[in-house]
Amino acid sequence: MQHVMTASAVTPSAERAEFTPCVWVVDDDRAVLDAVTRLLRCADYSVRTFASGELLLAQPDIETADCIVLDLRMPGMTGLEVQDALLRAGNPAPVIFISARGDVPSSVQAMKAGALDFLTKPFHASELIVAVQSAIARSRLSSAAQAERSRAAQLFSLLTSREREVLKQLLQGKRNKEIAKELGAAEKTIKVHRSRVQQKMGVRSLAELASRIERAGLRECLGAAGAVGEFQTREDAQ
Amino acid sequence: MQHVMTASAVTPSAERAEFTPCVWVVDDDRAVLDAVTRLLRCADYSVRTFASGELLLAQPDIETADCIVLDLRMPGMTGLEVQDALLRAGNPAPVIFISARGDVPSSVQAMKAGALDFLTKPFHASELIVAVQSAIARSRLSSAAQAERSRAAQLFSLLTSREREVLKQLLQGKRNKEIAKELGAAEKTIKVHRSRVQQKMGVRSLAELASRIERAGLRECLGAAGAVGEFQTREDAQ
DNA sequence: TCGGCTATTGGCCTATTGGGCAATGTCTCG
DNA sequence: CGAGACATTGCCCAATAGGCCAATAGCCGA
Repeated sequence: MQHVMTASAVTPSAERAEFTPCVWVVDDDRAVLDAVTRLLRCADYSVRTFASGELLLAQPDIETADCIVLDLRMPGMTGLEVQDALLRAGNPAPVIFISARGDVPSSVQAMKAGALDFLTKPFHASELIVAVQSAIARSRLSSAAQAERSRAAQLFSLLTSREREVLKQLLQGKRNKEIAKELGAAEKTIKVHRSRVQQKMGVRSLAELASRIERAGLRECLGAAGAVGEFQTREDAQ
Repeated sequence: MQHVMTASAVTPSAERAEFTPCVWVVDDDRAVLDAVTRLLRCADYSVRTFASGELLLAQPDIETADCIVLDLRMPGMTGLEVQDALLRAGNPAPVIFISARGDVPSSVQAMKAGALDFLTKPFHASELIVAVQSAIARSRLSSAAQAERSRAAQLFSLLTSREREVLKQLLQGKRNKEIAKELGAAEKTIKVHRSRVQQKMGVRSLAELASRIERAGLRECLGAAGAVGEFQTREDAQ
């Protein structure tokens, strides 16, 4: 039983066509869930509640959560376990913990695992609002870069292993002629690969190419995986 | 029977000419200080102790600390205050807290401020060792990038404002001709600036240039610094 | 075995870059 | 005012990069 209540009560000011952030809240205590929901709705957030971590994780559209508020102690999965599951799933949503009797080790573990805040009940309404606000703000900031990284990795995956080799050398500032000698090929060949790389990556210049690769953190993929077709979009580790 | 502590057992193996990390420890309790020192020394770390945060911060060579272990509660500055002071000073050393009666809010604050760990006394020897070890390892990893960033920023600072404008456009993938039109100058002029930028930044190609700028996170400096300039409709000369 | 994809090259031609040399202007600091 | 740093341009030339068209080859799935 999950009391899903998509916000619509507190109508977000229609003046701004912006997206209303949706906060997903998990707590086994119905009273807390209701209180938190009321609180967040007043702050113009959309809210979805879950009585357990299992229920949260079972949602097919969990990727759409903009912020996840977890209770630390719950029957079944604990908040930390839920957080871990989210991490493993590569979910980028910021996590905030709330706990009645949280201990230092737990809070430290949560923070080390990337939680953005850890509130102890009872907390002031403003504390939660501020935490959610900053969490979403931060998330917003990184989401753009995130998307670009994703797109770049996507395009990068289309590159041939040979093309990656050429790309690697290009990023080292070598010119066609040098690369040709290095790879034992004709300069013309390198030119072609180079051209293809730029086409595939959707850039029109070497500078743009280097920028996108660096920004997407794909430089590492080139270092070792010259022939391997691997390109994990790895990131997020703070 | 005879516990002959062979010196070589605890002494850093002379075989590796590597640097012995130095951990700076702050605690008002002499006993704790001694215990921690013994512990870290056994793990082959160099150690320097301080009875208060003020004493630590007063050290002229504080930049050389590889890891800083702070007690949370101390007369005078608290550990959190010391951490804050370190942050303001731009000190990159990783910080680890140890505390006897730490509370959740404090530990959360410490972690949010960038602490790498927060141990509660009493803790197992291995806990501290592991914390220090991973802290230093992480620090090591970022130090290289850190240094490069520093050098790049150094070189970057030598660029003229005009050169930065050109650089900015270059990173957007534009060619000399386009930039010339954009800035209302002759292509030759752009060529010259471009050449100077490459010379000053110590790179021989556009790709290298873009790479260094991105890696050093200097892209942002351009976004604003360049825009701050004026539009100069170029009709002013006449 | 054929068609499609990738790798490689050559030839040819145009567009861009990269630099050298020289000359003007502007500005700021002694 | 003169020295030095910066910004600008022109002319000229060599080196590269970019592309188009065409051709040879190896591999793989239908």
